[in-house]
Amino acid sequence: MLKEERQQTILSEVDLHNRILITDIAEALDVSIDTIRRDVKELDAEKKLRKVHGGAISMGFMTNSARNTNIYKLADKAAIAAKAVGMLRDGAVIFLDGGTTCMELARIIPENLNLTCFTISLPVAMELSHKANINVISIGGQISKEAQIAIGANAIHHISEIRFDYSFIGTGYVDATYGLTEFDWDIVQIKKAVIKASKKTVLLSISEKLNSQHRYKTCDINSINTMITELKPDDNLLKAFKNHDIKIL
Amino acid sequence: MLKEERQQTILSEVDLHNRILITDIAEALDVSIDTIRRDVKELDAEKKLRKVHGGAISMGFMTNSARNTNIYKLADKAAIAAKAVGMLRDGAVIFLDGGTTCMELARIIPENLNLTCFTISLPVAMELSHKANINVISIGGQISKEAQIAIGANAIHHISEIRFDYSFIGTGYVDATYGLTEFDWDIVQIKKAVIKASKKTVLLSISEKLNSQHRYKTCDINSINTMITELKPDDNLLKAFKNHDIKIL
DNA sequence: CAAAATAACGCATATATTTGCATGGATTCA
DNA sequence: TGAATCCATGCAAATATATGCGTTATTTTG
Repeated sequence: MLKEERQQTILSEVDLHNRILITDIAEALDVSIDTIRRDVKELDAEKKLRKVHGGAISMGFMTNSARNTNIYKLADKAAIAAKAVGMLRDGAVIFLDGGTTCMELARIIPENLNLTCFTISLPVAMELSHKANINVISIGGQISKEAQIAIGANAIHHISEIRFDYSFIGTGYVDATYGLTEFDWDIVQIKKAVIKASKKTVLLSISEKLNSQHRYKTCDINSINTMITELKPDDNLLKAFKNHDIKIL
Repeated sequence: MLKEERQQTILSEVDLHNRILITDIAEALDVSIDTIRRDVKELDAEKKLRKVHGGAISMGFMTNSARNTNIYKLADKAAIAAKAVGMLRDGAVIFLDGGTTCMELARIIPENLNLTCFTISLPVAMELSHKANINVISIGGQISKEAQIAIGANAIHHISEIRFDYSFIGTGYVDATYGLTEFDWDIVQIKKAVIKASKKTVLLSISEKLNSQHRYKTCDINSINTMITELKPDDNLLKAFKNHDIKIL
């Protein structure tokens, strides 16, 4: 049997069953395990599959279409995410909200960090699922079509049964006196539940959202323990928040 | 024997068998291995075949199974999805499994259909969330990194509290006598729960998976109410399944 | 037609690739 | 943590490849 032929067979098996065991294939093709190992290594280098301990898995499952390229103020959001990632410690149990800023945070969480991440966001869950050392738990529920997050009583109930070390949340609007507000009532309910379930709540928000408000209130500004914007902590825009007991990064 | 004549023979052999060994051809045509080697080199330069170590491989064979961008056997899976979508009725409460075939079904569900769709798959949930008239409910749980689906006790418990009109599931392996089997124990548990929670279970499987089996058993073939493959219902390959009480589409 | 030019072929030799095995280190799982 | 499994690496044997060269067709050309 030709090497090429063998590799094609391996690819077919991976495509068909999504995953294979090195030993299974070696036995099926009647060649040594080493050979299959080398084949899989090559195919992995060619990005035709992904080698994992003991076998290989299909790329098709891993390719995420969730990575949107045109995110508003991505640079600012990346700066916020960079600050936020510095708060993460091995072994922490955290919650990640939906939204592009949290998505950015999810994206840059280091591979080697051991975390348990809960999230209501489908894209965030997909992004995190690519990281080897992160235990991802999605909170189920009715899916909000706009935000692609789980909402509703079920999700809220679930959240109420957990205790997060840190929760990283976004908000639609934030104001020093009126607190965090939203356009959407369902989302407010979810965020209330998250804040209640968190030892520490971290708000991620670009400065553009500062001093804005809307109809439904999530919480007072005091309910937030840490606020992260893309600005330097001593920026004038943040002065109004300094009076409160909030750590500003 | 003319050079041209020889090369034609090589090409037809490659087309017929998808692959050849240099040594085989040399022996068959009774010329030196060097000559065949040179011939193959030329034909490779003309892109009439692909030279590999030890032999040559048909171009068709290559492009057929080594696509890295597309989903394996997408055409077949689309055919299956098309049959499955015909079973959907307004107002139904259904379950959609993970996997590329179910993903394909999710993709082609019509916009105007009113459905309540439960799913454990993050990509499927995201796909469905784009459809206006579909109420998407994700079942939460620990996320399996390979399959990007929720697994574990929590997900299973959730599923047990629902009653689906129809569940559309895939399987790793299926055999008329051994039933549905999987590579992964966790996934078997989820599927068992789904089948138990469904009034009718519909298996989506490309014919390539027929008559294959693996370590862990999901259910007997009788637990399936409807089986959909890309084949015509009267295909010979499906004969073994006709003895059972299964509707074949 | 015949000589020259060109191409094809096979052989020998040096180089490269593939493969299985052995060893020691890493990873996983109970 | 310890046993089992998996992985990386080096090595040697087998096999495949490239190349030069001499011999033998085949074609060209005067």
